[in-house]
Amino acid sequence: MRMGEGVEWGLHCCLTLAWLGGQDPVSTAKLAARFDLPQAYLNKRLQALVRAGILTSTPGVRGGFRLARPPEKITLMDVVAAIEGPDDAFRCTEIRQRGDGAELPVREFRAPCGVATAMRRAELAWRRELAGQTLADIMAASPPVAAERARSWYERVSG
Amino acid sequence: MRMGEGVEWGLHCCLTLAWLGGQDPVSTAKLAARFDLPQAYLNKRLQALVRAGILTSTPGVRGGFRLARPPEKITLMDVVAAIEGPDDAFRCTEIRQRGDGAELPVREFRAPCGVATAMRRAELAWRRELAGQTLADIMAASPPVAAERARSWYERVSG
DNA sequence: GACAACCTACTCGGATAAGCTTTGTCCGAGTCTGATTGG
DNA sequence: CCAATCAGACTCGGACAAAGCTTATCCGAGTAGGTTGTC
Repeated sequence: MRMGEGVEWGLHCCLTLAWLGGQDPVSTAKLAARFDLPQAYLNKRLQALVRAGILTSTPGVRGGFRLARPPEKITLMDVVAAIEGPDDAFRCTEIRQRGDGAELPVREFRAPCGVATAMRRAELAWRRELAGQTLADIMAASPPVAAERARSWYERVSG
Repeated sequence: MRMGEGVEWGLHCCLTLAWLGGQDPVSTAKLAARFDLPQAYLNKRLQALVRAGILTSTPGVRGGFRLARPPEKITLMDVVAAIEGPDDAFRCTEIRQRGDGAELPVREFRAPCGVATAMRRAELAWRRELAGQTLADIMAASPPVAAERARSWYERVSG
């Protein structure tokens, strides 16, 4: 099982936007240069965040991306769901109802699959933990220099 | 993010072996027929469970697979780790240390990446939940007919 | 000098190709079972 | 009738291809700002 890199990219970009305070939008080109990422592909991921309502995009020559709401209101679950999709990692395909073992009335399978239930329980714990942490929490746990560092970087690449 | 089907297959096969009581080994062919799965590929997955010490394989004409230890001692975490691999889903590639933003002394990055820490916390919750449930728990939560159903199936395909 | 129209450059956004993991398949080595043959 | 031997078939196990998803790239539509010409 493997999570796409887009999640890491998206989170770091959101953090950068949060540290900058959200006054003026930041373009994909600047964000890509900041982390040495492929620009076009990063843009694709940021679009996903826009569709999810986490970022807002403004076109034009001074356009770019901004946080749609304050960092306290953006959970890690939001970002992960926006980029990785809403589907569960474990997908029950109901193999218990196929093959030799399933020559039984459908009524027998009214009870949900125990395997799926157990896996879902673990995944809910994962989601709950993700939903319990916001961007602001990560910012608070970061060294205090981080905000200043982001701002000085932005002024350097803007000037 | 997507978990391979092998996890579902492995869990259902382990449950079948558990319900049968583990007297005589069950071949891949029978297990594959039970759930209508590709036989050779299922075998590949069961081999992974053998390497992890969850199953034992006996070759020969009456060979097959058996649980290596009682169901109370096999957690979902064991099965998932055996099939999906031991790596974390989220892999921090330290993009914060690359690009424009990282023209700083390495000393600045001694503190672990906050994003990675947060993601790891969620993943630990997931793993903890998986490790807290055993095959025996799933068996206990299943309808009591399940054991009898497995045995009758085994006698039908063996006879 | 001020205003308005135009043009340019830069932005997002979606449609279009490579790389890699997952899935699927095949064949070979090993082993137990059962029959066969000799005593 | 019994035991040893031999052939056979079935098992696991790892090496070998195809498919799907992730990653990466390109080009078009749209917008803001700067420029220029006119009043």
